[in-house]
Amino acid sequence: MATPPDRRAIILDKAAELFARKGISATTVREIGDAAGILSGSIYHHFDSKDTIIDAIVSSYFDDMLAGYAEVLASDADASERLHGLVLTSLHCAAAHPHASELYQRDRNHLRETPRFAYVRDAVAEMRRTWLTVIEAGVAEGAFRTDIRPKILYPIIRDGLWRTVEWFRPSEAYDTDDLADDCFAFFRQALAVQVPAAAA
Amino acid sequence: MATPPDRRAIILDKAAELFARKGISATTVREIGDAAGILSGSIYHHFDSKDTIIDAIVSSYFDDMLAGYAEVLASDADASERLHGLVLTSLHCAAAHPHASELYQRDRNHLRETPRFAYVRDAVAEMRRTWLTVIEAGVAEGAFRTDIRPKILYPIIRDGLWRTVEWFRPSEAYDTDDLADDCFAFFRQALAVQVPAAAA
DNA sequence: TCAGACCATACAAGCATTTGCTTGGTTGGT
DNA sequence: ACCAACCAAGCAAATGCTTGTATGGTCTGA
Repeated sequence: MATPPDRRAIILDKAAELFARKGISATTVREIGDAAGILSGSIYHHFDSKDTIIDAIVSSYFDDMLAGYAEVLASDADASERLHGLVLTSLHCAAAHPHASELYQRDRNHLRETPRFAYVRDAVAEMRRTWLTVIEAGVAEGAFRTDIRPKILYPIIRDGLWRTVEWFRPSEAYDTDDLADDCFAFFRQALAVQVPAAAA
Repeated sequence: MATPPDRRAIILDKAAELFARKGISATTVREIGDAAGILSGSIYHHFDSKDTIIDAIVSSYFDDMLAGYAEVLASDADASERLHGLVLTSLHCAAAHPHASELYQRDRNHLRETPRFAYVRDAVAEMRRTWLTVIEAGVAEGAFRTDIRPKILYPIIRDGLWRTVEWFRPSEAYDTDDLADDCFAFFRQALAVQVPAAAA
């Protein structure tokens, strides 16, 4: 007999996929049950509520992300290397939790308004602080441009990066590391101090 | 007596706001009715269905966007100027239809899967073609970098730009044109051919 | 070794509420 | 008299979740 399927993990995975694709509200517990090969009512043996499922999906995602960001901050590399670290961490963490990443971006308003998910606000604020710290350090070093405010730079970079989960599918010829290289090359040049225009 | 309120326009505006904030599925026609100062059943005097409301919101957004993009493509400016045009058009169109822009980004999977909204697929494909045309022209001109493929460059820029509707709120000191200037400066430098690294 | 207790897991059925939408009637302006 | 605009009421379906029960495995004690 095959090893008993870890139903809880299956439910989490299928639910995450459905939440990411259709949104929380449009995904019914019956659909989750169907996808997991179980009756909808049986889900409630493993989870207290729909929100509990969401919680399990989202919290592990942010835990991983914050751990990675903390490592980057702890290193005493220069701003450019830290930028590289943030890009790598963001893309690898998104690759490890693709559904959670999409789910958050899709339903973050719902998560924000639900008291149970207050920790998401904190996590997002922490990530923002991390990025701003790195960007402002780059400015202080004289490595990053000063003509655009960091608070404008940050969300542009963040959304360009985070949203890659919606369109990027790694292949043998071009995997997540390749994407990270390109993203870093892109944003590093975008952030660099301007070379004085040579042409008239 | 005040001029009679254009109830249809009110419904559209309130619905768009709710759809953008909560998502299509989580927004009920009763909520739309409440927001519009009307009973939910009365909405059906103005619109055939919930989808009809969505249609009205979304289609006008893409009509405007495509019209702007066509103008940019029609000009015989160089790639950098066209890039500027695309950034300006995108941000101004998003500013004119903020709710529709958020709505699409949030529920594009639903729109994609609903036959009625097939035109959205076409519009998005057309926008993608426009961006790729401009980027590839820049590469051909020798103005844009060649180390990152245009098909990777495009979605990064697109998401950084389009998602501004989620966080940017124009003020007197910094309005949509200021944001457009910064975005253009950012992406233009990111796209520029690499200056040969001076350091070892 | 094995009956018996126990428990995790699941099913079957259904309940209360919410949902998009319909129907029939009222009102006020022209 | 007519009609656009709206209300009041409610319907059938779908929703999150609950309840009661069945099943198959494991542990215990004699």
